Amino acid sequence: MKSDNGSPVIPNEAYTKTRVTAFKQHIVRSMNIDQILNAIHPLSDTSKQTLKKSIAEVNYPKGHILLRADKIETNIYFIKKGIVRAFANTDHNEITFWFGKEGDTVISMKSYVARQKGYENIELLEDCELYELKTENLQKLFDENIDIANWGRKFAEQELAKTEERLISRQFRTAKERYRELLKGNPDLIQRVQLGHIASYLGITQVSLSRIRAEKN
Amino acid sequence: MKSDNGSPVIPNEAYTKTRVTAFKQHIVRSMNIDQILNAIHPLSDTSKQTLKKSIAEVNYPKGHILLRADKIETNIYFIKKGIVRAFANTDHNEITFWFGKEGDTVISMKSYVARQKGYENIELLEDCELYELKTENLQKLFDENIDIANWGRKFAEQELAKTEERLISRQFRTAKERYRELLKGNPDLIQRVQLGHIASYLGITQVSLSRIRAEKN
DNA sequence: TTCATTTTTTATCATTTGTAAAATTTTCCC
DNA sequence: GGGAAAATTTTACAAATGATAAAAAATGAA
Repeated sequence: MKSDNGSPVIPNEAYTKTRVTAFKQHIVRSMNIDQILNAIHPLSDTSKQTLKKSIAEVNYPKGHILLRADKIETNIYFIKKGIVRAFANTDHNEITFWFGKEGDTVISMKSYVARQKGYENIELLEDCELYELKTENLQKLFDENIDIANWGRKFAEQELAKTEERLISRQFRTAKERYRELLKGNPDLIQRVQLGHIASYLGITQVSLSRIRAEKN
Repeated sequence: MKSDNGSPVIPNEAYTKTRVTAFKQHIVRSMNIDQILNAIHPLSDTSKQTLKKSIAEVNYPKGHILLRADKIETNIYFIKKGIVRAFANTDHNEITFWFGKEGDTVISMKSYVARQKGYENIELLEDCELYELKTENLQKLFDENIDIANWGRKFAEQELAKTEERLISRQFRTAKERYRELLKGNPDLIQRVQLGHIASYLGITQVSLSRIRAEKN
């Protein structure tokens, strides 16, 4: 079943839609810390143990603000379970520019890189289970352990590749194409996150997104 | 002399414009390899010497294509002198998504991170003097030298912060605001690069950019 | 369930941006 | 300098998106 160029393949849309609305089946996913760390970049067992010594597990409810734009953040988080959004405030409204879910890393880039106040707030969109790591400890490990330093390098490089790809996608795809791309690449996102946030993430108004979704083919 | 919120401060625009057109004064800038490496992140002398052993100097003329999208790139470059653009091809046209100048690093992120073909072509917009470094050598140094590994990590982190900022800027600033931002932050760019490329970089058509530039205040 | 609240869709009109083509200006080469 | 080519601006019109308001649908709590 392929759906490459704009041709949708859902055999019976009405049925599918009803089913989704009725049950909103959440596939229960969860990633433990070993899976998360290894997915970023394989680490030797000893280095992984070293790293894990600095990591603690924390839980927060839906609606909690994990990171605030107006302070320098001293922790980074790995998402074991749940979904979050990063948003920035402007004069008129707030703009969602990132979603994180199981396996993703929550980090204020500006705090982390430049130790300055960032622009991002992180809001939990579901009850979340998180792994917490003090950046201070991580920095120390970077200086002491070449394995962890390269793991950190890989993390930044991969995030960079992803971010660059999004930037370019935004530059030469229409809002419609970007929505379909998201739908194909992250179908669960549309079910787990309200459309207002999705619209903001795509850089359009909620009304525009509704128009796109309403189009028949 | 400040020009923060949309209020232009050029005292006599007609005069300034004529002057610029007549002389198009290029401030001759150039960065040597030590300056470039240190600007990314300070390195100990010994590590810097080690890294420099793998770096050679090369020159190419304006118009040269330094990197091609259809091949896995095996080099990275530091720009000593000159200006370049990265562009991706689409069905209809090509889209400029990055400019690099003195001190910047030219790298195909996808080749570098995933060892896959990238989407970017790099074209030299002026005659360029470059420092060349084989990624293969760099990878080896990352595994052997923690100093260099952390230098590479810092590089990726900084690029990530910059790219993320651009992505967000695109999301909540209008084309007009982004043009003015660019004009303020990189005034030389507008003089060294043709406006068609700038328009593409801003994510608008050349016609739109002309309209923005034509506005009086 | 029922009701209040939140989210999503629809409709209308204004604004922005794009497309195409022509006019103008600049650049470059002889 | 002169003339061809390239780059930029302008114009007119079309298409896409935004703003606003209101209707419809979904959600959540009692």
